[in-house]
Amino acid sequence: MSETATTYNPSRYERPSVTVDVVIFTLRNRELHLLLVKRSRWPFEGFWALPGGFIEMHEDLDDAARRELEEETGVRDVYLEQLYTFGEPKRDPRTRVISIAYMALIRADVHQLRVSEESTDVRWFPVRELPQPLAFDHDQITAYALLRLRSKLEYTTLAFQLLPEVFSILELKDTYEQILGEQLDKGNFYRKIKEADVLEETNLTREGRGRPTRLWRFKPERGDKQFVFRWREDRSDDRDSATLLTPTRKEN
Amino acid sequence: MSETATTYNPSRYERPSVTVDVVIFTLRNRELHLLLVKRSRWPFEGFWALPGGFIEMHEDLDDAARRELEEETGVRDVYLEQLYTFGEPKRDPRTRVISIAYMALIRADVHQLRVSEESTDVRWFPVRELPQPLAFDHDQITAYALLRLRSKLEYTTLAFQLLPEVFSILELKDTYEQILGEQLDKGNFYRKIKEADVLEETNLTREGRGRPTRLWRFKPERGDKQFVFRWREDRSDDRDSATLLTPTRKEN
DNA sequence: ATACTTAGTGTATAAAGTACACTATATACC
DNA sequence: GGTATATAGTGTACTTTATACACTAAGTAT
Repeated sequence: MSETATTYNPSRYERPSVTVDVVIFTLRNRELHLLLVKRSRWPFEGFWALPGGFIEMHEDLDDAARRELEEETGVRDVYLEQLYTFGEPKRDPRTRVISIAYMALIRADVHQLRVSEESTDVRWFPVRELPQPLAFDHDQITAYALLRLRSKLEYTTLAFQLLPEVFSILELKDTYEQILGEQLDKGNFYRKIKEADVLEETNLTREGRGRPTRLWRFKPERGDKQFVFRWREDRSDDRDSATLLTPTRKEN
Repeated sequence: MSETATTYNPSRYERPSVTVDVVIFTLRNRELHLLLVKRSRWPFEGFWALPGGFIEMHEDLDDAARRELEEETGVRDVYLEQLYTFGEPKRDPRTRVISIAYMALIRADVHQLRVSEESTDVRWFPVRELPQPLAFDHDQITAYALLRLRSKLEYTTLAFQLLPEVFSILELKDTYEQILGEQLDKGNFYRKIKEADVLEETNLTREGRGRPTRLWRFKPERGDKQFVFRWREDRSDDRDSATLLTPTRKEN
């Protein structure tokens, strides 16, 4: 920041509260879910809301999101990404609250979640059946998170963050289908995922009726920064924006 | 936001300051520039910084960015987009300051800028020759803004926001080349831009030595939300994330 | 008339995306 | 052992998009 002409004097400024809200996604029996918390008091008493809370004074934004995530789910070390900052002056009727929205992806099968099935005030909801409306502007935030997740699925390896450590290629394909909401071709999917070279073979299988399912692991190299469905070399590993096609390229 | 278990009590919380910083891009003689302000006091006295300032208590985030933009340049009604929120606890040595970064695109030729050429403390810098380092974490913010601009150029009509109201197709191509940093093929560019159907003919020309230059105007329909270099129909008009290719699609 | 500049069109080739049929392999079950 | 069944692929033809580059067309200045 850089206030331009005014003298710096913190006490002159009435300050907004700053919070983080986290959209926590996971797969539960092959369907995408997100975590909501039931509000127990005004405002929006009885409404479902995203988990979130105030940023502490000496805490990084990402750390605040991680802390909220852990408080709510008991889970650490998951994929976390800042989405957008929502600051409409009247979004919270109590006072001015600016909220920095995050998205987290967790592997339901690996991290055992603290969220109990019976809890009535903290629950996983399938994204296709969210209670409506949510508290505050959380409908907007969840819609945005879903959009971002769908987009990034197509040019990053985000999908792996939702799967258990080992998985089959058809499970991966199924994950893509669930989130993108469309059917993918099996043969083409095999080719693409193999060509992308992001899978590491395991010697594990899962046996059942037919041919045993081969299980794979996500190649951990390059810090989860490999891309799957696009080959353009010059894509920058920015925080969120996608580099797409370059129009009518010609060598200089 | 939704603090989960704690009682809401604003006075309990020490609050960070919240500012907006704006990366203002424009084209000046065919080169991409951005606006910087020289700091006159501690911290980073004498360093160049992005224009920015505190968010007022009852002001929307976008409005704060717009206000800073207008204070610095005298320009209104330009393209404005939120980028990312930077909140590392020590980014400002004075106190905890969370900054919401914005990007603005302005047409140097249209809006007459208040920024005088002679001013020593407010200046346009070519993006390839920025002073280094900038104050605070502004190097990081400008790098991110450039990344976002380059990305979005390829799947949105953002480039038009940098051009004057009427322009030739070769000027448009030149803008793309400047920002993307690569040469594009003239013939293919003509075809693509025509096919995208985002240009409206004017009866204006600009005469010179050879055949007069035909001038065009950006089709204002659909609220600047048309896309140029990609044809996928299902791209959602979100705030920033890009929908790219869908892997191996098949009709359901 | 010629040079010069913008404004295009034509076309061959390469690369990527898509649909769909087909083969291969390892297990369970009878 | 044979058959059903599920995963795990391969083959291929076709379409769409991308790219390079040569070429034509048109209007103005000299």
